[in-house]
Amino acid sequence: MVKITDVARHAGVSPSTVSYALSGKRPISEETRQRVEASIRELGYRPHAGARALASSRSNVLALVVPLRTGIHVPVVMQFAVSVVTTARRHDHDVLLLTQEEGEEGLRRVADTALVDALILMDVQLDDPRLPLLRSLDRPSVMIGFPAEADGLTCIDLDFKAAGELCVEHLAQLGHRVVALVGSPPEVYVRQTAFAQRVVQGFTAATDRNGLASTVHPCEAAPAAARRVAEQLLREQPALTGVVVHNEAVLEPLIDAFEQLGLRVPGDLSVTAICPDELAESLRVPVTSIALPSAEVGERAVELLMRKLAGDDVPEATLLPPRLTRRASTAPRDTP
Amino acid sequence: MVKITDVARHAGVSPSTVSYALSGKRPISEETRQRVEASIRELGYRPHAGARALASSRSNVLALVVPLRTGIHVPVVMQFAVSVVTTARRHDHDVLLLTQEEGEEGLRRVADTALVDALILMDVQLDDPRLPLLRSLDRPSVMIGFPAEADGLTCIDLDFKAAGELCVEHLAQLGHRVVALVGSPPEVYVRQTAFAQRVVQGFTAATDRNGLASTVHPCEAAPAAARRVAEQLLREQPALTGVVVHNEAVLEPLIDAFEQLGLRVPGDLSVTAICPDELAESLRVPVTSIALPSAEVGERAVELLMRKLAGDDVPEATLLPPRLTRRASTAPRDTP
DNA sequence: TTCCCCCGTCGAAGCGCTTCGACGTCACGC
DNA sequence: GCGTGACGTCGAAGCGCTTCGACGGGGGAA
Repeated sequence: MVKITDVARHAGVSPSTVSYALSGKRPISEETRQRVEASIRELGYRPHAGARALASSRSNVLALVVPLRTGIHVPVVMQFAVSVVTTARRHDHDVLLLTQEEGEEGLRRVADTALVDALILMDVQLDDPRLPLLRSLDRPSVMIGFPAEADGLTCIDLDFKAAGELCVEHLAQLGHRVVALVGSPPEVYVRQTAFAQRVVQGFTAATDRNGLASTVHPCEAAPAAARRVAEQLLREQPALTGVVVHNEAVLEPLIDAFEQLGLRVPGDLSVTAICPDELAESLRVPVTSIALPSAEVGERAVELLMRKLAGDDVPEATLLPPRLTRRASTAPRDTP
Repeated sequence: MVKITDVARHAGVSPSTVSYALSGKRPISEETRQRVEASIRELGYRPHAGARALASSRSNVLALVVPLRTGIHVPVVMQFAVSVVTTARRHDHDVLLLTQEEGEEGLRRVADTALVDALILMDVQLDDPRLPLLRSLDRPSVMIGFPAEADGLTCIDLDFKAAGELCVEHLAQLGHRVVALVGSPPEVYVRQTAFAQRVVQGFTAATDRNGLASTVHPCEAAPAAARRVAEQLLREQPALTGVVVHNEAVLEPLIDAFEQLGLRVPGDLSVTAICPDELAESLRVPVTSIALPSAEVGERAVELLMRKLAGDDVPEATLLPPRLTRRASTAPRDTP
């Protein structure tokens, strides 16, 4: 193994000069740097990661904790992970993969052994048990999603309120005047994360602002429930022409139910959803939708961490603007 | 930060004794060990990963290289990654996530900087450009899949030949006498990996052994091609009652085509496939299938690496036995 | 009893790097 | 002409751990 002293000898300088030439932490004459770099190339020198970590107390590794829970959309997780790795590499960092399964002990382990410099957590719950731990660790972290109480921590996620609003604005612009929101199962509004409520807030704010008639319906994650909600909707709002769905599990059954009830999508009814693109695209009628921008979330999460590692202050909350993709399920209202 | 000297002082022993108590590399009296362990708990000691890596030239980290190519089934990759992490943890190792994108340079980097002790590569191609590199690295590796020439390297994968045989045996046991294999697109038999050919070998061996009439049809990954193959099949083998499909993309269209041609599955035609369980389960008629056992592959890959790290010899090739899951698409032949 | 060896422990020497203080040199301002 | 920095470089001191050789003491064999 070729080490820094070999390079130093070969270039006719001291080891510290090689180190400074590499890190740029002290001025080095252009000529010396050239010589050092040539020696490095010629000898094929690679600094030993462990030695570097020991001496500098920086491992240049980030921990990424991925969820295992069922009900998490796998491609989204994967896309996110890839974007974290790619962005981390741009900042000369590597990524250590941890599973949720290891729990708090795993986080403490990689942090306390100085295996990693910082942590990224996915799938954060409202009352996530890891919050106190994160606060007590001596390394920075970023969470994907918003817990109930995030004081002193850094969070990032899609701006779900804006997403709710954007869906409504889209329908309003198409001329729809009577709309409904089909939301998550009731229990989601309690447990898990705050995002469900925020969609409702956005939805309501936008319908008010646009003077639309509207209702909100939580819906169980079962086809039968979808059918029931569809019937109820048509009974209560016979003039309904626009629906926003924030519930991946019932999107397809709901559309089926509407069509069985004699409404064509988008002819009689426009549907927009907040769900992964994959789902929206795969349906018989591709659905106009807003997706969680996983690649962007990953990238931004890493960048937040880098700033924290550099000692900069970062905002506690980062909300990513929603982007709506128009597909076949929305159309201008057939003005009579 | 509490370090090994703190523990040593607290326990009234020397640092080396603490180290040996932890690693077990030298005998330590039961009593001393107890005392050391108590001190460790009391002080909350965690060995510094970098220091450990530097002194022992073992980082206890494995690299996992995941593919990004489209056409790779994401849930399978994810399942595999999770199983690698879980198994690695059981052996006191962590997992560094790399993307294929970083290429050979990435592999060389993590190996040469001693960031990782060993590597696992997914999605290995027949003529994979990384093969020479792997041979030249001073750390062990395991590949998922078989390249054309794997001398001196370690590979693991599903036993595709046995999978082909198992599908046929299943059909034969159900009384089917005339069967066909619908395989991958023609180009797959050339490029990529050897697994496509091996399925054919297994299929043929088993039909011969059982005295079945059979044909083999490569098939493009397009619904229209599926339709064409279905028609051709019925024309050439009017008595056909069993089909093995090794082509994820056309499984669904193929079944649709058969049904449109008047054959009911499984009433008139039994279908078995080699494909991810997710796909097999999601079809209108859930398909009897053999899946790539990703969790098992991941586990076994890590265990192979551990043995190599321990200096043991391991077989160059490991073939995992296929497991067939019966679903609704196969039934006994309607003996007239 | 003597010799030998094994058990349990210690001390010291690194592992390969970063970083701090120091030092010589040169350019500049007064 | 001299003080003053800034620049460029060096040497040495660790970073926290593992590991090797050594050593004292006790037990078994001869």
